[in-house]
Amino acid sequence: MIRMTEPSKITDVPDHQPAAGGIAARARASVGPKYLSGLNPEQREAVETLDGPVLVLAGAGTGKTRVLTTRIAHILSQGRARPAEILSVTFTNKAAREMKHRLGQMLGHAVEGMPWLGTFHSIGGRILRTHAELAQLKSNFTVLDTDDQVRLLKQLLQADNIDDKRWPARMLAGLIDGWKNRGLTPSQVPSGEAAVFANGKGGKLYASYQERLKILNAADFGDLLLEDIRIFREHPDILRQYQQRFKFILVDEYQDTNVAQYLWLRLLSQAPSKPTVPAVIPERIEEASSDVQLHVAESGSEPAMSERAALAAAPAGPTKNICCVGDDDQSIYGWRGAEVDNILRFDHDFPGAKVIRLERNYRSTGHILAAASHLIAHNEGRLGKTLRTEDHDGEKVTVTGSWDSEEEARGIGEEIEQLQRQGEKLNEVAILVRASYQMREFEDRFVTLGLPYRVIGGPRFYERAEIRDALAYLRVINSPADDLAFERIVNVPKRGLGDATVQMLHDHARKRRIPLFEAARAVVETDELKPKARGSLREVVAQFDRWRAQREVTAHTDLAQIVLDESGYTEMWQKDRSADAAGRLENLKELVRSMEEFENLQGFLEHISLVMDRDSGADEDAVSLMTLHSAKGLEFDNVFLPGWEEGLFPSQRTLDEQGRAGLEEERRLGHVGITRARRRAKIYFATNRRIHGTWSTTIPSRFLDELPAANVEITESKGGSAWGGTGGYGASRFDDMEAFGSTYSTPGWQRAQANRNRGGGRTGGGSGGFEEQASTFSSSASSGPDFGSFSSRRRGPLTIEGELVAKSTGTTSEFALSDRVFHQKFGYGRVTRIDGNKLTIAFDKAGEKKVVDSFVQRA
DNA sequence: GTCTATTTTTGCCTC
DNA sequence: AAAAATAGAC
Repeated sequence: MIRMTEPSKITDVPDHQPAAGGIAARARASVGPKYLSGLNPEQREAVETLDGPVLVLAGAGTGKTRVLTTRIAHILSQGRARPAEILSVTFTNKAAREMKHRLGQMLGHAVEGMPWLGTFHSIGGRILRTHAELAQLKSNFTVLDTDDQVRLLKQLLQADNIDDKRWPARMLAGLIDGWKNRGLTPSQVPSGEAAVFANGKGGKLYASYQERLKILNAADFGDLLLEDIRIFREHPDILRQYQQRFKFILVDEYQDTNVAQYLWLRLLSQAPSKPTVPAVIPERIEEASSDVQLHVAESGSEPAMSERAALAAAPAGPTKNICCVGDDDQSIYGWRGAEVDNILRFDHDFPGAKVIRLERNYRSTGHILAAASHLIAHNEGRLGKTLRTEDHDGEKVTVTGSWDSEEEARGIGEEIEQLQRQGEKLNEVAILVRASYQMREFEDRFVTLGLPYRVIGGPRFYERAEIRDALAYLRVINSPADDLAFERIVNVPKRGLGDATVQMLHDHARKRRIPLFEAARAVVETDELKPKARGSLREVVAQFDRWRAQREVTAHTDLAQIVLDESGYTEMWQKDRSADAAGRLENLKELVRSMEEFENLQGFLEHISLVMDRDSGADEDAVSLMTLHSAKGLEFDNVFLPGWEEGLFPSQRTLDEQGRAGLEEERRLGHVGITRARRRAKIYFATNRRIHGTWSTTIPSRFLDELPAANVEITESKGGSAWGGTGGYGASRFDDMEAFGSTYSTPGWQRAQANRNRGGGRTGGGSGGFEEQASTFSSSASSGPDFGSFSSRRRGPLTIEGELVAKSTGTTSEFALSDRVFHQKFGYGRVTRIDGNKLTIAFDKAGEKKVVDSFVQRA
């Protein structure tokens, strides 16, 4: 049965791609090219509706990427466009790579011919480089990351004599980022909003920040799109050029687009016939609100709406063939400017749009899908989809409570080991946390268990200090005007060029309006500096001159190696005795290696900040550990979801800042988490959690109450045996757990739980402190838990538990006084005291710590 | 003036 | 708990 949708006159051209050796019946069933076979009717419609705007609402696990890639294949094989005429944007490099990969498989050849498949930022950056002079930049401009951005703003604040205690540079960076996300240039920022920073100087600072960027020949992430938009508006001929080039536009994760991305897409998607594009002037009625908090809380999406209204009101030309794929239930980036409204109002923004829903889930079992659907049904602002599966019910989603976050980690560690014994691949196990600080406890646990794991997302490779330093050297070579890079490395390694010297260079540079590097060149010819500083500065300038000359004749990878060696940077880390020095040297090698993939230094630096991912050895069988945010788009057989507690998840900060909308976003995050699972989803909460070093009592997440009882099973924590062997450890705990279990479903059970601990709130870490002392002796050196409050709060058996745990490990140590030892985290040190199996060690770098002997080895 | 050791703040999620 | 700002030693 073929449902012919109206524009698909093309389906009956099977000879275009001869079905190689196909059985007649099979060829009949899948009329059309063979890549269409195996798609369900909705997917097929999404692939074949080529003309006009299309919105594909694709729930979790409904074959979204498949639709996108098949659509591209379809466009190409139908001869509707050449590869270079398709604009296809994603948010992450990972998604872009995945699409290229799958496309390559489908088309059977390399996809080099898809030059416009990439992230918003990389494509935006590419367009900006082509027209850099229209943004007062050179085409080799540097892309600044958040860190550079903040340092630059700090300098501006200083120049303006603004107290950066009261008005932190970070906050201004956030504001500017927000404005850029909403597509606002300095002159377009509503004056009321610009005034909230530093008593009205906010707008002016934004303007001078932009000026400064031009001088430094640099752009930040926001500029990559915002400057494009400005160029498109000011130069209709250039815009028309792109409009003509892109016959088809495809957008992945449309629910995550912000206003700037929306405007960018909107400009490009209009038919080229319209000669001019009306400029958008946002009309805003000022709310004279001086209260920052209030203002932020209120503003939400409102200004964005007026932007959109202005644009939508303008006589829009006929829109081209734009296809956006997304899921409003997976919109989780509101905090960085994403506008759910973009997807909610798609058919309004693109008149005549066809909306196609993909609701058939091919990933999860019945119970998992039901739990996720039931949870997300509590949200109000959604388009509404009903996911269905033909899979069997499978195992119920489990909810497990534990006493504290360490027990949670222990329990999960054991369950994973059990899964492993059952023959599950560790690659099919993932732990998804709300906040990255939750990862530590799991890492600690896995290190002791010897369970292989990998952290996904984590601190980005190029954000590591050693990588940024190395890049700074290369940036100064490539772009002598890059003051930020120069300042970063002028005294790294130490050359005796401290704050005073740098300050002097700044004065000189500002007076003569030249870059810092040129100022340095000039200053060494004067006698303004002391001989020592003057000498080493002269040496630095000479070195860079030499490297720049060498650049012409040396391969860029060799040059990088030479720079790192001659500058003394490699040597600096070789001399460093701290634990992670070796890793840093390894990272530097990796950096040089990765440069081989690029043609030259210029090309490398252009892409480094946009494309570089940390490559985690994916072939090795290991548990994946990541945040819920970075889990989007992935799937695993077994998913562990720890930390479902009020304040952590839903996050208190999101609630404070975004109120109801924030709660809904958190709920979507929960939905994303559960729907990552194919066969098992396991949720956890702890009663006590350590946040920033201090323990506090927590309340189970409200989301737990929103899960459907029929699909959820309450289980007991299995944590425990790790430290104390089998002896007397678990019993008291299980008492607690039974209480959890039996009262779970009754209303107000959280309150009961809270009362158990008297007052429940943030009454401090008395009991938890003891628990920490007992079980994580390894990491805590300072003592001082409040034993008094401990006993008044908890019943008897647990006191015993504490002793048992502490004593059960009391074997004699194999170490002797003044032994030289090495610790994974603290590096090298010397044993100063022995107490059973507990050692006191004076570390070379980390100071004196108490550590259990199994954590160290002989050096 | 520069480097190191103590003290203060401030933090979650990202291209 | 880590980073930044700050105070003292060379």
